[in-house]
Amino acid sequence: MKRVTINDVAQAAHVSKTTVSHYLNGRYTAMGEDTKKRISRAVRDLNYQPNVVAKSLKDKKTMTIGIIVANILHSFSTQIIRAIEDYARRVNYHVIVCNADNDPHKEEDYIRMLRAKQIDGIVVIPTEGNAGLFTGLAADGYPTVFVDRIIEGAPVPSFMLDNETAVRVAFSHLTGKGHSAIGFVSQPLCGITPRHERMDEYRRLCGKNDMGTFEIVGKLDVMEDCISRLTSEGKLPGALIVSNDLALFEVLKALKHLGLIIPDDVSIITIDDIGFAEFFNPAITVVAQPAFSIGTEAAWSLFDIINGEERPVKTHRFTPELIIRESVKDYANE
Amino acid sequence: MKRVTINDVAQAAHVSKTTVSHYLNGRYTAMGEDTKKRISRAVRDLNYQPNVVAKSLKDKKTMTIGIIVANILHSFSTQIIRAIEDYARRVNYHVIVCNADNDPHKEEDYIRMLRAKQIDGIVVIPTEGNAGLFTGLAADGYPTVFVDRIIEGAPVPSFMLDNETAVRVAFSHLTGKGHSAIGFVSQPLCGITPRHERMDEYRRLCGKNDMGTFEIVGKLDVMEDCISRLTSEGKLPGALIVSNDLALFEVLKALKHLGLIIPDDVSIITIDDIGFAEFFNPAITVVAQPAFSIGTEAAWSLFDIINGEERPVKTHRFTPELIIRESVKDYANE
DNA sequence: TTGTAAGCGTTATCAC
DNA sequence: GTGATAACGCTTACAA
Repeated sequence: MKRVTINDVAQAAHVSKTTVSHYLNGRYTAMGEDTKKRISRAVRDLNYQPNVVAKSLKDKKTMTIGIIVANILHSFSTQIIRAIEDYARRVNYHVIVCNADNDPHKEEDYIRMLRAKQIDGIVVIPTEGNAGLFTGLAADGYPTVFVDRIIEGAPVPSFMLDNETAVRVAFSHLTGKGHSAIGFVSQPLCGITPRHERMDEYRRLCGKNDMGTFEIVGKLDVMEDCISRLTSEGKLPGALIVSNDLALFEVLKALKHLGLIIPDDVSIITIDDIGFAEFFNPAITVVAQPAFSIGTEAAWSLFDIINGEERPVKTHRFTPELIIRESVKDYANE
Repeated sequence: MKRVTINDVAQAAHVSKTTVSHYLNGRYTAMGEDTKKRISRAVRDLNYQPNVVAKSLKDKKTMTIGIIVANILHSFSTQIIRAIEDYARRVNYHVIVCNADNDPHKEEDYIRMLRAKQIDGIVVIPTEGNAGLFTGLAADGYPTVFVDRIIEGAPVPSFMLDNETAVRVAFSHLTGKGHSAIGFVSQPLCGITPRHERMDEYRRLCGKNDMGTFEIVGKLDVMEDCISRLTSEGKLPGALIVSNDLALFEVLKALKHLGLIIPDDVSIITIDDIGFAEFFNPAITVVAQPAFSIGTEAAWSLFDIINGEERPVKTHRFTPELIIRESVKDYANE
């Protein structure tokens, strides 16, 4: 696979490489018709493709951005990636996808490599535990935006769901249907923004409504056991707000194995829409987040920053949407 | 964001950049202790990060591969991406993810750009209609591997499910349970390898078993209508082999809206495992493909090729696995 | 043990 | 109108 360079073209067309470069970049201000023809022929004949690496070195721009997600298999991440890739393509950029697996060490590694590769900017779903790293990036003026999470003290714009509203909407929907025992299912908070915000709002609402809180918190692999135990003790609340899709999977598994019926035995409402919610039996009522818009806005902002426009360092909140289906029992109008 | 180069380090350490380069690359064969100290200090003080673009230009290697998928949102693609990213990380590579949307034009575009960026190799789920492009890549010796699909005439190694066996396993499972009216649901074949192979095998099996074929073929957005119509005409077969997860979504939607019960009204078996199959009501019986292994093997092969090892241009088939759950009615042992 | 200089493929500056 | 030449940041013969 020998590569043909601008020099080869120049030789073949009997001109200097400068001229070829001019031609290729449309610097046409009166170039000999004949010269143009010869160059154009040479380019065709040799099947010349410019070497972008060389151009990048010169331009100090790679036309590539990075995206570091917490977990590629999470459908939210996939949608974000999709939105960003779409946007990037439109402005002739490429996207390097990195999977940090919620591991701050991997994350740091990736960021270092991405910068070493002169990647023009990054979108990150940040892990906890790298605050210093991110303030460093910000201090260096390295174009960065966050999605879904926020890191205290790091002056980086952030794009995420309005989690409080999301929980409030779910909660009201439940109370509106006459539910008074409402549990909350979440993965361990671990300083992760959406988990915290959702849990906090849940607690606040319970307090405000004079209801006790019922928190089912655990890693995904123990969540099912947890729910089984609660059930056998007869303690499972009549309604559950599930904090995200991954947790929902576990809840659904548990309920199926326990033979519990939704919504007769327990009502379910979850934050995050998932593909199958619509045709599940029963269809799952959901507070959806506009993942695609979040990704698009984040990309938009990142490219603005890359292009040197001033962008305020603020947190952009996106409005959730309640999609009522069949998984919440109506006790109010019976 | 002013960047510090090897020159800055050299100056700060009062040595030449050659020495710094030697130091950085472990060319230690007796370097003055004092020199090392000074360089190491300078690197720290200036927070020097090597510029990989410059190195790439010299090395003619970018330590980056590309992956072009047909549709990022398809769970198979996601798993392939995940597997490849995992592998790449282990060998210090990055992965550029491109979404061709089943559009040959986009695909060509991406390939051109990836090559221009001197990306070291690509994994592709190829669209139909770019055969020439791919034979060109092969002729140029550009490291390429295919996943899931195959392009006639393009000498490129390919990694995919053993589709015939998959359909055979599904079919036998159904006949074993006493089913004699078996339909096949698929998106339009469009020259796409797995769709063709699956359909062909289905037809062959019907013939061999003296059964009529019943093909439900249509784009995703009309599939639901199609099934409704069939049902109202009383023509829906008692069992359906669904060709992939996307089609399954439509089938499940249709059945739900029609109020048909699985497996009492219709039995379902699908090719491709999907996350929710396990806890769906009823749980879906499935012929799973080892997407992760497929991705890993493809990556392995690609890196071998990149590293100049001889790899035969052959099609690697992966064995499907039948996972029996609850969506197939047993008429045989009643 | 360390330094000089050429080269990777472009583009930009400034002559001719 | 076209062409030397330098520069981008790094590696690597080859010299010293």
